[in-house]
Amino acid sequence: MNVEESSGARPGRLLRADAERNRQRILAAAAELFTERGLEPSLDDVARHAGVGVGTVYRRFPDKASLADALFDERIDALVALAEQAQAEPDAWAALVSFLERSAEMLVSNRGLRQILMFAAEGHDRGICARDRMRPAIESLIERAQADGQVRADLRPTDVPMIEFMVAAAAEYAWQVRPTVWRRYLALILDALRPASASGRPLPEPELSPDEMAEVMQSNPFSRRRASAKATTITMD
Amino acid sequence: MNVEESSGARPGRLLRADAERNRQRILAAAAELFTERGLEPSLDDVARHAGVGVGTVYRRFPDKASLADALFDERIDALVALAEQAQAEPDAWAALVSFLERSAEMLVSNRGLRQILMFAAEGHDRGICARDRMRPAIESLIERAQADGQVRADLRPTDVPMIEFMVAAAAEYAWQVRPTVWRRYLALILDALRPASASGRPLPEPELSPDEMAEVMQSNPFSRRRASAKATTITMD
DNA sequence: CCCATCTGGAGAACCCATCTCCACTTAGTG
DNA sequence: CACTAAGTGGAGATGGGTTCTCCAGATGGG
Repeated sequence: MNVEESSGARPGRLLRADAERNRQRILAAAAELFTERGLEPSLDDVARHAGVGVGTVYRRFPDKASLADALFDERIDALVALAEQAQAEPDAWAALVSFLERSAEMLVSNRGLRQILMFAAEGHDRGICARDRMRPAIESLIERAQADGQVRADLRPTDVPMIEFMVAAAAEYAWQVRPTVWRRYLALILDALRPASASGRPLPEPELSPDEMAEVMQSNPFSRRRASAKATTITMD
Repeated sequence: MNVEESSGARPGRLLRADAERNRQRILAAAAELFTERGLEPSLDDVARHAGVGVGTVYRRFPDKASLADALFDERIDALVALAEQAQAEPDAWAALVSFLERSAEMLVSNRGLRQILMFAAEGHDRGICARDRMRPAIESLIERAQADGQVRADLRPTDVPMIEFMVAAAAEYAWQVRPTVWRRYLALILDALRPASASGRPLPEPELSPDEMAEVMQSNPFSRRRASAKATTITMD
């Protein structure tokens, strides 16, 4: 019978042709807005940009998070794939550099993706999952480069997301004036990773543990206001 | 006679004793809030925290900017002084490190100061002025260190604020979990500044010019919404 | 003792995002 | 073609926030 559910994610695809068309228009509009301006645009903005009514957006996506999830899952997969592909690189240093450059490129050119990966949403924690998925690959990239003596011994896996965070922050800061200066600062930091750069003293302050890294993300939510465990208000219309 | 004006800045100090006392309470409360949480707290928050009525705050300070100005002028002077004092250091490298460490320390422990220095307010551009004042000192710190062969040749003056920005961003990000990790990343970047770190290729992307740096600050205003050239609505009460 | 000065804080005016609702349109089936 | 379930738009209710005004009443200081 009428089992269209309406639970956030994938309906049953038994959508009427025009409805499905509108769904695609909404996704396309949201992709554009979220990529350029981060998760800040309201669903009303998305509706206007898609040329549909607000109601249509809310009927299809209960909240911004489910829209963002639908949009960024594929991008996150691509990012995780990047870490794994980099391992194939024969040279250990080149592998690490390749990963850092390409992932920074992705984060920098997509503000929404950056926010999802660096900050945790209220309940949904896409970012933390993504980090978990990338961790093994990143660990092995670092270990190999260190074993080969190509990277300073005190570099730790959680330094990678922190470096990405700093570079992405610089990129966002200078974006309007010079969308590419971030490469200068990524290059600078890459230089710092080589063994020759390590000054006498080891780095002060121990690195963040993976758990601490997750905490950091959670302590920086982007869902603005009140939590209100309303969870999944199943509006069976 | 009654020339108390009420123009944002310094009244004529002909304030009644209790009024002056309240003014101080407001400044103290604002200092606390702005230091901890940046310029985000509303003037109502300040009033509550100071234990006075909102009206009292608005009578004394027409808007948040004038309150912030009154508060941070002294901190900004201290920061500029830091750059100048660092020059006294005999060793050129130690001088640069001293400045970067101490200024980062200041920015990191004071979110309001950071916002004023990194982002330009609507009309008020305290941050840009401050940068201008520091520029000569920073230029000479870098030139001297480069002349002594203690710093890589491709480091440029505008890299300094950008580095401070990145470190401060990292500090703010991880603040709740580990208020001191930023030292790890500042140390990393400092290592990158040494001549030994410079890899074969020079840094990609030219640095930002001082004018571009000012533009960057202006393109990142913190005054939330509408501009509306209301300028200085002189409410002569 | 008196009044100019100053106060508190309720509330008006505003802005913004979220989400609902229902009269209307439309797809697509029989 | 006609008919009905599915889908639509968008005005407006709701709720949350900030800014700023206003004035009856308190107060200090001459």
